[in-house]
Amino acid sequence: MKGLGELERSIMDILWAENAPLTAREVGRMIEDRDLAPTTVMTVLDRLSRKGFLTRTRDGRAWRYQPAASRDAYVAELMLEALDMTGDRDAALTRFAQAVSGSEAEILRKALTELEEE
Amino acid sequence: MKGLGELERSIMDILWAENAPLTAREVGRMIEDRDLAPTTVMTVLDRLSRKGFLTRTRDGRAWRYQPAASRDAYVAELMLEALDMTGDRDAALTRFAQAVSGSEAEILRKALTELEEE
DNA sequence: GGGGTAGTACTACGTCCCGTAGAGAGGTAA
DNA sequence: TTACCTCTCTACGGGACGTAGTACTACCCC
Repeated sequence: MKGLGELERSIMDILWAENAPLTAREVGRMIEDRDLAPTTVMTVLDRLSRKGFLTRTRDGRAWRYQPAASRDAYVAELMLEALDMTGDRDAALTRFAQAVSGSEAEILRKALTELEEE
Repeated sequence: MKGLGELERSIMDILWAENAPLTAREVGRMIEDRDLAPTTVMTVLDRLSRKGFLTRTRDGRAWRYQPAASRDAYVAELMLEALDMTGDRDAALTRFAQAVSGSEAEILRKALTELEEE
């Protein structure tokens, strides 16, 4: 999986936060703080769909974009990818477990317990 | 934290695998499959230490390089960094827990249990 | 002590990714 | 018709990275 640039991530964040598929114009209106040219937004949306992060469907002449996967799925995949980098997955996982904060350790524990029960 | 390129990662892998600090020449001899110029190896080692991945100490006229952190620590940090990207850490963690394989879930569980006991 | 060798620092070039955007074409509405 | 919206295509500049040459210094062997 390829990574995301800063603007790409901002745009993904907008689309992840929204439930409905958005047009380039709509996305552009939601980043107004950056004062980007409309074509800039379009270009980035296009690149993101080319990279597989977005799917798009026609709406009249415009495209509507929406994330191909949830942010959680993306984050989990990034984490797995990092994990794949190591020769010793167990050591890395152990270290990771030690590094998460207490409340998060709790979340993990719960998720793992539920897994076990299935 | 910045990411690593492909050659950079190969070189980090060599240094992570080795216990002793290595010189550029020694590293170069261990990547012979790629037939790199000696200066290439030096340049990359230099960049890696500039980025904080390596520390180096003098050995005569040569530098000896060694990782600033273990690979496990690096991987764990990458995972945490991915986790930081999400607004909903719990959801991402849950998904991650579901995504790891059974044996790895076991490792995580154990690590978390040990944490709890401390 | 002079030449090869090893090592360093500095500089450089090509490529790819990404942020950014303009140009041009083709609909659409007033 | 005119103004506008949206698309696609093309492009440029910066930064990271793979790759390496050059120039300089220090050391070893004959």
